[in-house]
Amino acid sequence: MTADLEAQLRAVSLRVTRPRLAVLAALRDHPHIDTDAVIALVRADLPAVSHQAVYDVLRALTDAGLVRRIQPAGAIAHYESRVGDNHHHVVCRSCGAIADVDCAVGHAPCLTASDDHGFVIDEAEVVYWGVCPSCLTPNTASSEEGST
Amino acid sequence: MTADLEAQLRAVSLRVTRPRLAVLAALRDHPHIDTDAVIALVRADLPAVSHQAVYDVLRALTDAGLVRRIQPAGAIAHYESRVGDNHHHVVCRSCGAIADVDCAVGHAPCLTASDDHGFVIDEAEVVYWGVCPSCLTPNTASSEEGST
DNA sequence: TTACGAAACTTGATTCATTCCAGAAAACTG
DNA sequence: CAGTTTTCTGGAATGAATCAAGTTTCGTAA
Repeated sequence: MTADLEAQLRAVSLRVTRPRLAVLAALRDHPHIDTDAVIALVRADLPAVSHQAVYDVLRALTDAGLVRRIQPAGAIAHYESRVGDNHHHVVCRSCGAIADVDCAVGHAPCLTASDDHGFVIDEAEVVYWGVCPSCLTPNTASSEEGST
Repeated sequence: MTADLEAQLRAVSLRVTRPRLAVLAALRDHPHIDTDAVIALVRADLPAVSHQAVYDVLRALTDAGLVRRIQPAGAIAHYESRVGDNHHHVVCRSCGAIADVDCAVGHAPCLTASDDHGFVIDEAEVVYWGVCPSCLTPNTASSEEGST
């Protein structure tokens, strides 16, 4: 079960510890969760893990490229374990829910800035803002709108 | 000088107050500044303005659409008065500097998500990450920044 | 297998952007 | 110019995230 997670850690020369495996497992099972949720999930298995340990682990994993930090404007840090591909996110303005969105325009869309002001750009991050299905239908019948 | 700023406020039915005019003037003169910088600039003219007033003003102006809040991941809130057009930003990973970038692909680039998961999307925000010219040439410039 | 050095973790305090609160001041309306 | 509402002042509080010192655990080599 955690063998692959252990392999992930060893692949990037990180020590294999129980908190790290628990964090990776939590992120594998929950696509986009914030730090508090990670702490809660980790403590479901290892009650004695400190919040500082989770912060340290998340930073180590992010620096190693095993997880990605997502932080939409006005929100706290979220993390996901889907890395390596070029995908973006939709964020609900109402409840803050996050969902994955694949690149609309082939490989690296919008990565070519019209005027880069001399910046050396290495990443184009796209955040789609909107309202999620749950927030669209508070309690009324599910009326389908939109054509897509 | 502040006549146009006053007109901006009245156009959106906001009361015209000195703190608000000072905030608008600060944002007009400085394209992308954070809250602390706004407070400092406002107090250069009106030393008695409280930090809470600036927070309130920035929120009111943002809600009214007169200014836009920019908050790249890991940074504190920044504000700009260039609104109404669809432009994006380059952010320096080293010093946090922000510069404007016009839309690369015409009007509303990337606004069509490949799979919107049922979200009703109203905005596509693009953040280009890279390194600014000052941080690229450490010799010539003092690219020091104290932000967190 | 055991000992050792380095890293990872625990505990607790601290920082700092932002918000909350109650009272005083200022802006628009009639 | 008085009344009503909004806005601002001053101070305290919140909460995500970080810092620091000491202890434990991991990986390696004897």
